[in-house]
Amino acid sequence: MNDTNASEAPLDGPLYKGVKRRLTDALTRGEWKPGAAIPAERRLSERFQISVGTVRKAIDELVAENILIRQQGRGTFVASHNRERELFHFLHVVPEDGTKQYPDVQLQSFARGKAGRRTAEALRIAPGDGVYRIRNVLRLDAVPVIVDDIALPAQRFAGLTERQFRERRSTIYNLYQEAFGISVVTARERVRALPADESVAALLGIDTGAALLSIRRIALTYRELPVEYRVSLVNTVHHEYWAEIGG
Amino acid sequence: MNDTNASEAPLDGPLYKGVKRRLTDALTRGEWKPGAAIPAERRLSERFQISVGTVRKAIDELVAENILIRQQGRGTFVASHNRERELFHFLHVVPEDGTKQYPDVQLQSFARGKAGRRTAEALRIAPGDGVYRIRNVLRLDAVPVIVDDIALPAQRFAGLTERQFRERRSTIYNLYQEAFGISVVTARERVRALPADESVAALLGIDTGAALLSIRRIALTYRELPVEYRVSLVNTVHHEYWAEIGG
DNA sequence: TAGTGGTCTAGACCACGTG
DNA sequence: ACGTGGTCTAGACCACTAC
Repeated sequence: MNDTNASEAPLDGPLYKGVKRRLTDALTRGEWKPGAAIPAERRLSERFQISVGTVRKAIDELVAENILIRQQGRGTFVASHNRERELFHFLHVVPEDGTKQYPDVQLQSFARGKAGRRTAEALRIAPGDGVYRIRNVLRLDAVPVIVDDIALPAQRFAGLTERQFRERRSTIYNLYQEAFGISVVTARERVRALPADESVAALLGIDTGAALLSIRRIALTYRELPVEYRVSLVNTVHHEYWAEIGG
Repeated sequence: MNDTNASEAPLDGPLYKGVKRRLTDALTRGEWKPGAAIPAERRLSERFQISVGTVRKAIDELVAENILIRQQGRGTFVASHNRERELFHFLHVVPEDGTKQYPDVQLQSFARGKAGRRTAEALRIAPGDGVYRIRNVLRLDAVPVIVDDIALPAQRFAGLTERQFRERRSTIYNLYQEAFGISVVTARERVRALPADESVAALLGIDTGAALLSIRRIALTYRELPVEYRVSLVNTVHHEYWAEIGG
């Protein structure tokens, strides 16, 4: 942690981009833990031998990307995955009346298997590479609304156990972060409508063939590295998926 | 255009927020047209009697909101709605293979009516207020994929004619901008899955009851003012809705 | 009181687009 | 050659948090 300005020199391009790079490098190495404060701007400017304004510009971008969080008078902190953040940042399925609830997650199955073509492509691994497959049912307001099928690359989640999943106390992304040092910072989603198959219909208590929302999510960590592939099937009779464009 | 620093003084809060306010005021008044350049940063700083850095900070935020566009060496421009921008900014339905196409829009119907409860709420007008109702069918790659039902508040779109809609040369949002000075800058969307009814199934060439994506969009201009309510029904057999979270 | 981020300044110099 | 936005500096002062 003392030697953040080690590593090679990214001489080209603006100075602040290099600073941003060094900061995300340090984050990737786990030098500063989620929830902890990074050094003060004045200290970083001394350490890097540059002006505070340049440090601020680098931090500005990381704040805009929801990787760091500024708090006036307190410091700048590494974003962490807690219930609050999940609710307002990564869970885009909401009741139609708008009142948000914490989901109740029930583990349905846990297995280790091999990546198929589609999963391999999403996770940028080779077909046949090891993956963990988890199925969860999410209840909102005590009603089962979402079935999540999650695929995780075994290489990055070495030693993951069903127990960890079943006994985790916070969110799933918090588990990735705490147990494997993997911080999800971005997600790309593709949404379509399709009819419910029998097994999902049973879990959600709806008719086979009813219209369901399918959300295919690729979750990424720093540097656009994919760490999770997730297919969510959502009963949208009383819930909706929301998105904001621009603004 | 010479007197941008007129109007009342928003003394509280940071200076740059006041500058941002004065800039969006000028945009709302139509002082600078879409596609045109706003005055250079140095000129604005002289006009407002503040430093360039503060002007830049105000412009920074407007650029982040896709309201202004900076181009090094050329100037700073008011964002305009053209085909390119629609494609990469407001049209979130894409073929599953990822290759984007310009949609071919066919006007199905145009009428003037009164706002129902739902439309009135979305547009923040009173139930019973006048609205224009437009139905379009969008073809992607010559195949009908989307049915759009658009509601526009008659008060803001006074004198809108079917002819304008039928003969417009660029995008629909470009029409709002050119003919009514209304710039859509944000959209909030709610997505769900539902079965196709007969009339839509016929337009899209699918079976009644097939699973469709329903996108309810409220489009907003500067200052969060709603200007369009749109319900899109999408056949997602070969197309998807995409969204990005964070990053 | 001490330390943090937030705002604002005044200026130098660079990179880019245009004529 | 000129005007534009982009980067970087060095410093002052304010607003907020914590002790």
